[in-house]
Amino acid sequence: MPGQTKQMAGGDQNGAVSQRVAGYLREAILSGEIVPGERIRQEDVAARFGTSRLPVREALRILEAEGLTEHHMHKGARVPRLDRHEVDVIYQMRERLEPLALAESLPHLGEEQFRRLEDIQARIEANTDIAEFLALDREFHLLTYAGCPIEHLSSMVVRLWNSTQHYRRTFMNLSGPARRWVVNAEHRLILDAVERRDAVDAERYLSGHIRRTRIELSRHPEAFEGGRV
Amino acid sequence: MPGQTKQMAGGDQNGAVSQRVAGYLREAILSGEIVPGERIRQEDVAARFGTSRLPVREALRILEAEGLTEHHMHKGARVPRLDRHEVDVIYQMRERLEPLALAESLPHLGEEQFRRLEDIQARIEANTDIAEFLALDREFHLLTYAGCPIEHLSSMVVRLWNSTQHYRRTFMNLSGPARRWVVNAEHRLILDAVERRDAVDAERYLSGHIRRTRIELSRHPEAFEGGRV
DNA sequence: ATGCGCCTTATTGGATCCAATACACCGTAC
DNA sequence: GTACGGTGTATTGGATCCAATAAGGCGCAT
Repeated sequence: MPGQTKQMAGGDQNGAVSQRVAGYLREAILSGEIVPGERIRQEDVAARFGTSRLPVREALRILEAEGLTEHHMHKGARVPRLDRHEVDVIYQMRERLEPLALAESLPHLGEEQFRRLEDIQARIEANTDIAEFLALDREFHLLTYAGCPIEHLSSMVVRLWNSTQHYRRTFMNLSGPARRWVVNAEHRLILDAVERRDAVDAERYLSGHIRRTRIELSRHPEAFEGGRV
Repeated sequence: MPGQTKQMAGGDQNGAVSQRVAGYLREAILSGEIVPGERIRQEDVAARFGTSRLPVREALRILEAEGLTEHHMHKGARVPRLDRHEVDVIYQMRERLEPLALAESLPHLGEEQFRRLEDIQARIEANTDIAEFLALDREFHLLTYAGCPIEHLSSMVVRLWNSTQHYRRTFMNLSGPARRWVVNAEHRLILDAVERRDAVDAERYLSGHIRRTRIELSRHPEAFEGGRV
């Protein structure tokens, strides 16, 4: 499971167009270009790709099953809004699943990944831009899971990340840089345990890291008010 | 989240036909009518429903995103085979997520659900048929999660159950009834904790129950050999 | 001025058809 | 008799079109 968001459906390939459309929409939702509550019109997306509505419809089915859109008969697709408790529980799901993904990944990571993780973390520490931080943070974590051979687990982890991406961004925009040192310290502890191939330590640091983020996020109810259309 | 398998996609409704087709295929896969490795031809399914291929294609996209089918460009859909380690990890995922679903569900369960759970467990104890046991066992567990208000968590739990259903059935067919008393004892302990609304006990008993099943299942490599087409 | 009902338009669901791709079978050659 | 290549068929991906549904706007009445 590479650092970049990969198509997560079970097969490696549906129709090329529907996969590309699904990928585009997934990225648009994750980047905030399409915000919670916003409708997605099949005709608009089809026009943007110079394609017919059919691959767009298939793409929307995929995203719906991934939890990134919700559908109502004859009403079209919309990006769902999550409330604070829903996001809190999704973070608890991450708290429980990601350490398992990390443990499954560790045996399959090598020096090449360790070097890339060191580089990413150094760039996180040097960074001052929120959007870049979000991208690097995601890349850091997903790369530690990249060695996990279980597609079900990998795809669920990515799905949980995708579901909460909007709220992570909103939360980061609300917070100042004051807590960056905590994130960096935790990342360094995780990275150290990964390089030592100490699954017990790595799982514990990671679980604590996600839990701390979850609790900080839940202290910002205003992160759940935006995105209204 | 009712005991019956419910359509799990984010929206409550796509086109009625594609939802019905997805539901039918899901049931066919869960019941073993379509086994791992078997191909699913769009034309065959369309003919069975007296419909065109389009809702069938949409249904297949949904199932693929649920992990129940895998797809290759121009090759059609197939139910994937899982190996012993993949099933083992999926059970570990269940071990971690289902206690969370149970904890989220508990505050919303009432006397009506408790009565139904008692009835289901009594029928499990009186039962001697494997297929019926599988159905009742699933109904028992999913009913304890029925009060969980977080759709992401509920749908992931059902998805994990669906992914391993074939191997549970194969395993039950291989085992004798000798271990039934263990299942019943664990169910009774879970039920007692649920009725006392003791989330800590309920989570612990449930986690142990799933873990024991996982370990017993992993001791039967022959459960992973069947289903070859 | 506001509310309700009706009509029209926008959007989606499904059918049909055509193009493309993959696989299987048959024929020929060695 | 076996292997390889070519062709045809089966199946899927996407385009187009029609039917159905929902929502919004407009007009009329109170």
